[in-house]
Amino acid sequence: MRYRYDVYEDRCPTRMVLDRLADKWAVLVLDRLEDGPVRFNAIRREIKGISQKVLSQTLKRLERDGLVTRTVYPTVPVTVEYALTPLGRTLTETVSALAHWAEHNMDAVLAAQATYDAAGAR
Amino acid sequence: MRYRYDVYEDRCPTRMVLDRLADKWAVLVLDRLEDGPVRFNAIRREIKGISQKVLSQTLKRLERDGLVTRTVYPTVPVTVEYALTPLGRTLTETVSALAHWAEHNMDAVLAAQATYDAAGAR
DNA sequence: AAACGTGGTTTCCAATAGATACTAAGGAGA
DNA sequence: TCTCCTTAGTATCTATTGGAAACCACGTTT
Repeated sequence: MRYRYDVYEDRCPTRMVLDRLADKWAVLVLDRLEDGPVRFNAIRREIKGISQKVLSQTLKRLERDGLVTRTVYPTVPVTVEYALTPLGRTLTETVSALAHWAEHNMDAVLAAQATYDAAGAR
Repeated sequence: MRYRYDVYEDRCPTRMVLDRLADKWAVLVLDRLEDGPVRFNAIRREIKGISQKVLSQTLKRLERDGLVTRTVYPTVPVTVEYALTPLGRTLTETVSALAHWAEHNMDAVLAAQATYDAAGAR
């Protein structure tokens, strides 16, 4: 089965999408939204170390790509809720697997790094 | 089920791993290696637009993390072959899904971007 | 002897990432 | 009333990175 698009091609629009998706923060944000709508500062508090600017940019891109919706409730203070779109939902399984692969295989990676560094330090 | 590691934590070593894995070039390289060992310049030619420096860096990191092996054959000119390790192989399904999601959903993403940009241009 | 193919490293500049500080608008506490 | 808290961001500045291009050694072909 062939598609009109090919990530191996330069200038293919899929490259832009891959660039956004293959991003540490985007992966964590999508993973966090898997269980339902979440507010801006809730995401910010739970994804430790993310800055406001980066979170804002990441969400804006995901919204533009149709993966996330942004809903503003005129409460006081204003409430802004982010949620996955159906399109975004088709991605969560993959993204979640990527985000948590590291948790499952961290020991193996650390061991490999130690071996590599020891060999390199000859 | 709980692990000692948590990608949501700052300073957790999994963050470093996620940072390497959630990278456009790393994803493409891992996807390319799925079918068996490939030589440096073969990867370079097939992943259009990747520079030698970036490919070299990406492979070095993947090797350090124990995902890829580097084998030098003393031919003339020298042949260097890269291949997935068993650990790397546990990742290919996920990475491949991510790399090709864009190909399958590109039209939906482009449509979402057009809508978003049209609304923003008010 | 000049050019080519191998698998890189080095150099340089522009673009980006991230830390920090700031904004507005309302509510709560002193 | 004055100050501080919250919300969801934006603005500014700097350090790091990404990527293009040039360079390298080695041996072979032309």
